[in-house]
Amino acid sequence: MERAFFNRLTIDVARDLIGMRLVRIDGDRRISGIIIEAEAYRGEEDLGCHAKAGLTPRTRVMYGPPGHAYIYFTYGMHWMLNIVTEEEGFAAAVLIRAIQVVEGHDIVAQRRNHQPPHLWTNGPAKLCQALNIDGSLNGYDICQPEAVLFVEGNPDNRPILPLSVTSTARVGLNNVPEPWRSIPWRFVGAFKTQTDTERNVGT
DNA sequence: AGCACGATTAACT
DNA sequence: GTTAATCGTGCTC
Repeated sequence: MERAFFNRLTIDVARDLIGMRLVRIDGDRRISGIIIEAEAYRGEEDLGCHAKAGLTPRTRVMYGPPGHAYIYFTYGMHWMLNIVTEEEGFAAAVLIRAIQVVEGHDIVAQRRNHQPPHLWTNGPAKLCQALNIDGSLNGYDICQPEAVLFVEGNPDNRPILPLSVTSTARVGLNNVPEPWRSIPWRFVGAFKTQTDTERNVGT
């Protein structure tokens, strides 16, 4: 996706990412998956967003130009992938929470310790482990030519259209005050069965 | 300098 | 349903 796609209202970007493909070039291997869950985090006023602390070393990337990866470390062991949105100077990003793997099943199974496929990438830290994404990619420009991490449309340059996209409160914000705790900025896509999705996506 | 907690996960009972 | 793992970050003293 070009940078203009991310230089829009974060809520719209989060919703529109559902059905698009997240791609990781890991050495000579290509790993990808359809984005099925994402959350919007928007501005210093959003008390669920890290930018509530203002401009710090950690939040610096979120204040930068759209289309870069904001990757942070939490719980002493997990990496999380976000994509920076909106104009430079305004801190906002979309957290990628779940994908459905369509390329690189073998290496994903390996990286996810041979767990069953439905547990491979159904969480923000899980998909980072599956796609070999960590802090070394923080600030990475996912809109650059020859990027090793990027978002693309599917074969007809459109998202795999979800049967529906539902919005709910964001996950894991139990200590965040209202209205931010309940604001419906989490988007989850419902798709056809895995087999149908894979047939539609092609290889 | 010290501390509480986290946009989570996996392994328990 | 409950809890340990494990450490960077931001806040308080």
